[in-house]
Amino acid sequence: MIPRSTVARLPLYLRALEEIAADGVTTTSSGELAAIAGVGPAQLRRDLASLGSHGVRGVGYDVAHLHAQVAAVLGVTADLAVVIVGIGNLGHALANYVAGAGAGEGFRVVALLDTGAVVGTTVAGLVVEHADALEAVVEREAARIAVLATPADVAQEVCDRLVAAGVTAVLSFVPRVLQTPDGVDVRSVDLARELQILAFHEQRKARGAPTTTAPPE
Amino acid sequence: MIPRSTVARLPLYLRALEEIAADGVTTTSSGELAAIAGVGPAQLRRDLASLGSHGVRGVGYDVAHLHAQVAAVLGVTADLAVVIVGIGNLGHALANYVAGAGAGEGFRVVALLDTGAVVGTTVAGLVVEHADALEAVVEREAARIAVLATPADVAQEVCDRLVAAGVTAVLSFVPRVLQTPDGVDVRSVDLARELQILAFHEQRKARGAPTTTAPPE
DNA sequence: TAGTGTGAACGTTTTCACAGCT
DNA sequence: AGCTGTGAAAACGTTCACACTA
Repeated sequence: MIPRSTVARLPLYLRALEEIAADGVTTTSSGELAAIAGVGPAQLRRDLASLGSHGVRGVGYDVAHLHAQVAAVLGVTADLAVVIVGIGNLGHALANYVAGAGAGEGFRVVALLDTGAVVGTTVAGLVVEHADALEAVVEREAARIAVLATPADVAQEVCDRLVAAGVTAVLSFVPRVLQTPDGVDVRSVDLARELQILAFHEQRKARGAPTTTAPPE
Repeated sequence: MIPRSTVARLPLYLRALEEIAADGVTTTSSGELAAIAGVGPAQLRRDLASLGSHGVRGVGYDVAHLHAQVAAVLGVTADLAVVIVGIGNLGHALANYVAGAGAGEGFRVVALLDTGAVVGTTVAGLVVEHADALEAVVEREAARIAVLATPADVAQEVCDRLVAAGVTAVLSFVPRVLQTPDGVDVRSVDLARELQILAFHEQRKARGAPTTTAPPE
């Protein structure tokens, strides 16, 4: 019903709406919202129309109403329990970010897991537990969402255990393609991949630009 | 010439090839590579064909040759200078990751910048410099690529200064849409966005699954 | 026989352009 | 007059199926 690519943009609109609301604006237009979200106005209108939105022709969109609607569609109205596995520098940063307002209001970090010296210490207001208790923790918290920030060589194993314990959505920061059964969603954030994509475009600029455009001076 | 979506997958193939090479395998097939990279065999073949690859019919691809070719296309053969701005927990983690082998062999962290107490300390083998010297540092290192891990409220300003100093590619971890002139590539890693996308699918599973599929049991 | 390279079908996403509502 | 919602077109991406080659 709602296209994948639209879903991927809804968070941008949600944030744009929050930004606008913070300025005290109560009504906005596709043009204004699109500019903040970094997309085209026609695309924004189609996206919002696909979720049954009712803007007012000739006027625009009601900021508060639209925000509530987008939040409802995304399912970030109730707090979703999140377990974070791997509390190195990265996991530490992620824990603070999600526990703070960073990830929006829809998420609650309920447990941190690791196997190393950080076990027993307090991070982002939670005591780090030992990953041996992974299954118990996931079931205790009824967590469906896990963030994976472990070393690469144990990631698949940890992922398998998470899924077996009831996790159905994984956000992985590990540079490996994870194997999961149907019904489990995996999203992967991959620093190396992003840098390599940038490198490709850098190369094209360095090679192509001087021949297709006049070199600067 | 090479489609965007293909470029975005090349890093996956590069890593798959490294994984295979580590096992001592010298020849591989589209099926094997695709399985490791998590894509379909036909897609992999089309991707590789688009960059002028020459696999051998009936045999497959030469691992070492293909790796060199993909690396060359991505432009990760020479070391690219990377500046990281914002050395909090996240920036710290990113610095260690890129400085180690994490991001592959094509990148070299040449400077770390911040404004806080970390200035003067050593992180990932580099002394953190003050962001006041941003322009001087970018020019000194001839850096074209920057990683942005600052607080959100200064991100646009820092980005503007980076671009003015000569940076043409930015990898941002800040939850804001950055405004940049043409010719500057921005890639954005957005934790909140990823979690919200997962939340959407979780909601669909919770609502749709019981009615469309038989409930387990 | 095994496995690539690719024309052609298919599906998805984006963009245009304008009718229709306030 | 201004701005949304949307049919239709265009662009893009994926998948199929098979001819072709070692």
